[in-house]
Amino acid sequence: MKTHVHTSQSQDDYLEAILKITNETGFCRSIDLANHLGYATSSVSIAVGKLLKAALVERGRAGELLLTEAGRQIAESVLEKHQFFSTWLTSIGVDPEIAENDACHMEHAISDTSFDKLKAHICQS
Amino acid sequence: MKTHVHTSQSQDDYLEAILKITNETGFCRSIDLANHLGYATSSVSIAVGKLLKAALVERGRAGELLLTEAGRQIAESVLEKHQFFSTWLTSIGVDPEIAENDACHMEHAISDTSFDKLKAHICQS
DNA sequence: AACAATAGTTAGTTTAGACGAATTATCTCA
DNA sequence: TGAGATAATTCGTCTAAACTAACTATTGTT
Repeated sequence: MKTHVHTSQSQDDYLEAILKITNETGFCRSIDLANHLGYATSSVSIAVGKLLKAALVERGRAGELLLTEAGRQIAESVLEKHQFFSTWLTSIGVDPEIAENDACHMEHAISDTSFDKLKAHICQS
Repeated sequence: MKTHVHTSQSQDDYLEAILKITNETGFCRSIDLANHLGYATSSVSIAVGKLLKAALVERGRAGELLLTEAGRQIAESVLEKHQFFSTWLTSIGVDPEIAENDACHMEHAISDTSFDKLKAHICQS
């Protein structure tokens, strides 16, 4: 419900990927991001530079990427929306692969406000 | 359920606006698009040129913008999604202004496949 | 028919975000 | 420790989509 700093859809994708990769493997380097997102390392390098500048990400002692508090809030919000939409669309009969793909887009499209209402509404039906 | 030609989010917005304006006033010129979308007429001119080239739009005798069959299908699909999300979010307690705004984004995020399932699911609950 | 108002186009600029190629830096291990 | 592998960065390019400013074309009124 916090008001986030303005981030682009692309930046949100990077933050979400950092969170996911870190959750899965314990750490996240630029190369992991590049593999996960299917981007060139040069693109990741530039994008990470912007996230560092925006204080959404910082570098750990070993050079790994760490989410700052602000970055983590965004990442968790996006990831939660993603998981919600993926699961929910699947539950109403959408092919899981399509649901997963749509979730990648819908995670960026819904506001926190609407998402909260939606969760509440779905959970009690 | 048809497989549309590939269009960008921006192009979909133009097509949707042409449909909406035409429905409301009977015709649509570039200037009407510019006013509706809040863009400079130069931007509209370029964008319309691309839609003409893609055969999603054509010019009527008086120079007005007309949707081709392909353009109309996209426009109607997007507009239907917009109206659905706007109405539905409002109905579950989201502030109408926020619902309207979210609908502008969600209309681009959901596939026809998921949207059909969603409509079916919502309508019978 | 002329002229002002309205509409549309063209040209050049900007920004975001991707790319590949080339370079630099860092690891790892024999 | 030094060489090859791996990772990261820098540089220049591309595209989409917006912008402003300047220009052209069309309309419509007297």
